[in-house]
Amino acid sequence: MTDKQVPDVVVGRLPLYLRTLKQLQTEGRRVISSAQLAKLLHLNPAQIRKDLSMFGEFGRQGVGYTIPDLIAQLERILHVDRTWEMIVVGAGALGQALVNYPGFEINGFRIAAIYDNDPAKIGKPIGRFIVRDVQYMPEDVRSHGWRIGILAVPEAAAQAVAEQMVSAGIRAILCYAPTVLTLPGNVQVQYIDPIVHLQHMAFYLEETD
Amino acid sequence: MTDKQVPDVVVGRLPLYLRTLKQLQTEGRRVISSAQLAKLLHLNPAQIRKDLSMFGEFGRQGVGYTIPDLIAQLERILHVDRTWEMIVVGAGALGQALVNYPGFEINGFRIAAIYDNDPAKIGKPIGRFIVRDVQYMPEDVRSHGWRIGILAVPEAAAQAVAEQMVSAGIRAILCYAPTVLTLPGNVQVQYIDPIVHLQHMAFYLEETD
DNA sequence: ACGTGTGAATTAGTTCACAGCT
DNA sequence: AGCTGTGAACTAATTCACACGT
Repeated sequence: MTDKQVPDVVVGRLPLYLRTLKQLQTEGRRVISSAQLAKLLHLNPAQIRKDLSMFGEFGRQGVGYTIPDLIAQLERILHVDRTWEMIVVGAGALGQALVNYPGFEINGFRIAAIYDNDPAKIGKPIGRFIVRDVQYMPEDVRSHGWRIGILAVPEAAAQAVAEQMVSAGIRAILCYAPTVLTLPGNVQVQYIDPIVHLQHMAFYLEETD
Repeated sequence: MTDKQVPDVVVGRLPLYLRTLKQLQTEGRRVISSAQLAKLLHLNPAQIRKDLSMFGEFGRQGVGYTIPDLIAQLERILHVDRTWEMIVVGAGALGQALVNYPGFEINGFRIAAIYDNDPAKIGKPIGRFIVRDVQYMPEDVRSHGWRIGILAVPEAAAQAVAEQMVSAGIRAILCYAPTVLTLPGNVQVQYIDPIVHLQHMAFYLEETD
């Protein structure tokens, strides 16, 4: 009942639950039912209950879930009841926007360094950082024990940089390059490519205009 | 056999096929089998064949798929055999990075205008644009017949801005705000939230360190 | 009366395996 | 010999529906 083998699709929904619960908490709510949460997320209430039940019994019959308690449980389950330090590789427009995004710190992720291989960018200030030469990335990662990397380099460089990250100790990569990485099975990878989403939506758009 | 009712999960994979095929084309490849493509995407070959077979018979037995032909077919199916104009609402760090992202134009999407409600940003140049007051967004959308919007505003404003977009005629929204939008069923929405991906990966990270 | 937790039923998605064509 | 297209088999995910507790 604790955790035997949790489907990845379930893990993928937990951050959405957490995000919504935190939002409700800022609005002063203290209790919520699966039906109410489901409505906000456009999901089925049974799915939320079943997902949560894989990790324990967090609700009270006849009442619902106590929001602060459920937030604490989800943060524990997702290992975000701590702060994770991350590196960013690629100091282009995207890398700069990432460094200035306040959402990371609020949610337990903290950018610790940013790298590039372009001499024109190395040494320049971005946010609270100085861009470092990517050649120092592996030793920095090793010495600090960093585990999470954000890949914001061009597609052509993505696979090689990812491999360097992994051999230095990175175990989770958020990849903004428009490509599929091939890495060892013990490395987590998630992708963000706006083109993929836009083309997905375009399928459903009328060809009018 | 043409298209009866295509599962959304299949539509979601087509952009990945297209992206990979375009990459192969730049490398000079002209033919590819489902097995080879599957390897690049870490998918099952039968899945690729079945996905494609929902839209027609594009391969040749004993040979595989002709890359330029399959690209053309996928672009037609996804309605990206044309250029879609898009608006961006929100001229913060993210909005600026989006405006300067060259990937949109390469793939048939073109930013046509950027809006904000902050007097400090309105009138300022970003890339090839001048930031316009968001109050003009609805009439611009209507007069140009724009259908796609990118939402790059804070979470607190997202729902209200999305509703304004929709009532002006926007039918597809790429939402970077960390929230779930509630909109009419005929409006497509896709979400990009790096925190969700990071928390998803953190689940699998060892709690060491 | 309300809402959880969960087996059972249902629906959806994936993979197998092979006929048939090049 | 090689590879597609696809019905059949299999696996996974979702939703139902209700016993049980507040």
